[in-house]
Amino acid sequence: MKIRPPTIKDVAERAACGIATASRVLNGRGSTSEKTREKVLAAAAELGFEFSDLGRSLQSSTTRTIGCVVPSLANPVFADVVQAAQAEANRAGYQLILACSDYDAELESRAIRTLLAKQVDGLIVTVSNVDDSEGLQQVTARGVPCALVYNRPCEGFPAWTVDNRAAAAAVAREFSQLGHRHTGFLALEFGRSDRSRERFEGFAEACATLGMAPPVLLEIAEQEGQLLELLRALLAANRDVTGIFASNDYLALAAMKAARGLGMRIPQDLSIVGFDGISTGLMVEPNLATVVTDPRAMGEGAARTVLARLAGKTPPARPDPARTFSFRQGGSLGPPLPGNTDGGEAATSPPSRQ
Amino acid sequence: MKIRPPTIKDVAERAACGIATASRVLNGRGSTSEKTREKVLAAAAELGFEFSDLGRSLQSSTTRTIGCVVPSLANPVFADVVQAAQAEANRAGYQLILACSDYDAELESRAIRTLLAKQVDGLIVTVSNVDDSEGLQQVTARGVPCALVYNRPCEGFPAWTVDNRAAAAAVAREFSQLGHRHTGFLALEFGRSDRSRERFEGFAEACATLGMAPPVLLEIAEQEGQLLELLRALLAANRDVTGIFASNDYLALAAMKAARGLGMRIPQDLSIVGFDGISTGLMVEPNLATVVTDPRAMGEGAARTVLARLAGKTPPARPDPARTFSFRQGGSLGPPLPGNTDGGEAATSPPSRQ
DNA sequence: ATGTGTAATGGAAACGTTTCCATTTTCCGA
DNA sequence: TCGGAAAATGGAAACGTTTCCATTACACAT
Repeated sequence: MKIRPPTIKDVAERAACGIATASRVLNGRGSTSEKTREKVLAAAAELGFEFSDLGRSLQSSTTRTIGCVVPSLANPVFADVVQAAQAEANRAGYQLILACSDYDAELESRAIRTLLAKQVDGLIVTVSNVDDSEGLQQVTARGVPCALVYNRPCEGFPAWTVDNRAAAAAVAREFSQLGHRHTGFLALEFGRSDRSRERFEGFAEACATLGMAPPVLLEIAEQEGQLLELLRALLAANRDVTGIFASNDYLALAAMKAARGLGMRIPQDLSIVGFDGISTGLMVEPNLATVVTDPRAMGEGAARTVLARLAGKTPPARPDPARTFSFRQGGSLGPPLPGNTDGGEAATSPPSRQ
Repeated sequence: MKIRPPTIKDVAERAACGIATASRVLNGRGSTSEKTREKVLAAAAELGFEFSDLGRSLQSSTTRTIGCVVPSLANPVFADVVQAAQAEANRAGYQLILACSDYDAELESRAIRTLLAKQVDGLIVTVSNVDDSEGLQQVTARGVPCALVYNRPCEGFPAWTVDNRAAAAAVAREFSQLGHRHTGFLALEFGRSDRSRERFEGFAEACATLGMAPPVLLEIAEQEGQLLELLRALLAANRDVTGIFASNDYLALAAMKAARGLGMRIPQDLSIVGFDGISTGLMVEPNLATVVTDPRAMGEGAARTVLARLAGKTPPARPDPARTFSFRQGGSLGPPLPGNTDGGEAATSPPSRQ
């Protein structure tokens, strides 16, 4: 079934010339006579010859391949990052080898190791924890060009990212301006992503500065599709919060849905703000207020940075992380109902059991 | 900057033994004395030796690598396919090389060519047109194991897919049962994807069988964010249709939004049904009625099929494409208002210019 | 001490390229 | 016709592995 593809040796033989000559013709460098040129070309065509990148790579110790590690493609942010990075790499004649870490540091470092063994020329990575990443150490040890995406920069690793703390602070300011005092921060995978953590920290800090109550941390351990139930329980148990900042848009949308299920009106009874700016946020009613980021730009930028280093050119300037996001107003954020700020835990609805 | 990684030769030298011996120790096969074993292991550890897959691959003419080509990761369906395929491949010790064709047959065949040159051991592919795919011909010529995803099966290429025609027919039946007579089929990239086409054909055919009017084809050429405007225009121009079948959920959500913008109530004035079953369809109000498919199962299955062939085992049975989808009821689908069925093109709204 | 069988070892070829370098061919002008 | 420079050519090494096979070392029985 598996066919042995013709090698340059086969071509040379058929063209009755040396391997070196065939190589020169097929690569179009070095000098060759018109006559042999034609013979070689004909032979190659007849055999359907294509270079094997393996031999080439071994010889040149270059694979024209870039490794890419992200937590998950289920998150459209990373899907976009990967897509953009892939496109940019392609444009420069590189292929992308993909690995998903599933938010697991162990898988992450294994993935990086494997990619390095595969001799990728460069890496584009989102790690779960910049400060303590075995993977990144490996990369350093091998001196392979590597750019981070959606991670804080880190000695030796340029990062295309968003200043999560600043963005979260901006959200706090929005809440504050509208009169919210009691807020919550909603997160999935909280312990496994320093992005989430940074957002929470930035949010909490800003809340303090603005004289708001410390945000309550609403943490969710995903249980396969139980998401809505868990959210409902969480919301029901925290009736006093008037505004929720979700660590990503999907969670925010789910929270909106759960709140509706509890008969809460958005934004009157509960304001919700997301993070990422995925387009479905604009398809719902009311529109989701959120922090918009540009994953494609991040992915493309990271690819550019790596490619530039590979080409020996000076890498593009990275945008200031404090400027790579913007707050998007949306109907899901509004002023809280007056008098709703303190302990509305009243007997509005009995603890629903469905 | 780029460090020359230690090779097995370096290890052998440091351990004062032959390369063959070092190889045996490091691979744990063949017999070696305890003494040299230790020396070699020590040397490897000190040097931080890791095998280079390049040499290995060249030697074994196997790369433990699988190529994957999908139209785009922006579509969560394909993101899921890729993610699942990647996970499955990983489990078997394979890496995934990703390429996106961007719905372009030219890019698609180029991608396949490149992957073949990279000597991938197998391929997982969604092509834009099964019957006329240069890429697939290449694959056949090389005899590389390859599975299709979301494509009709095709001589020599097992496919993990849904029966688009049957699914579309099911949608037509739902419309019919509720009393819809005039429907529309909404598509983006219509000409570039035979999935879309198959859905339309199956839908149109079923409409005919059911005695409904032929569905009007609402085709959209995406213009960078003009989506909603285009949709509004399209909807406004087709006031007589009471139900729209969108070729994917995202489009369906956008249509819902556009319809709302025109003051139409869903489902009273317009019913909308999507395709794919992405989870955000459940976050909106009303819920999106749609055809649910299982992209992860498809991706995983395709990977399994390819891996089985690589391992010389018999590939898993593929599910009947007529059973890999299910219709999901949702508030976006309901009976049309009586009397709304015929030519409601009345002067409800002047041709809006904004 | 000798012989035998087994375990351990390392040289070398092979995988598919590119490229250095030495050799051969060609072409020109004298 | 010849010399010499330039062009064309092919052999061989190198890239990092694995593996065949021949060789060497060892342990043990005689």
